[in-house]
Amino acid sequence: MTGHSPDDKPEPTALHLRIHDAVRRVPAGRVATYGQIAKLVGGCGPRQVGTALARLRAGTDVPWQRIVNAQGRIAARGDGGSGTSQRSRLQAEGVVFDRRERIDLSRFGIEAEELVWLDPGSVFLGDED
DNA sequence: CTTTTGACGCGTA
DNA sequence: CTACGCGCCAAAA
Repeated sequence: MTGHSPDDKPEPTALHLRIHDAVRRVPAGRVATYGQIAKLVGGCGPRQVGTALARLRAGTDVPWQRIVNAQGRIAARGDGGSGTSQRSRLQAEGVVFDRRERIDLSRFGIEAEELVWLDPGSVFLGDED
């Protein structure tokens, strides 16, 4: 082996790892926008968040499903296959979609300040009031 | 090295 | 409400 790896699945960059960590902070039943994650990570734009999630592989521990666009809608992938799986997973977590497949960010969205206080892996297991 | 693409955001018409 | 364009930043070709 030459040492170089023509792997079809190259490892994510440090920036991507940082984005993944930020996404892990989003608790179940809640959603965050690409811009929020980008701002939380800092030094990158919303596009980088999408790219980082796109490079994720199946079985990842990153709750990528909780990341939606600023419109509260599931971002369309270039693959053409809309986030069908994403929508299903979000509903399973209690996230409700309106008739236009839109999520009320006022209700399920999370504030950037909230993410700062939350720790990665801290899942809301019935913290409801 | 340059150019194009991309799971976006936001202002404006 | 929809449609269009520009900006943003990085990874991939």
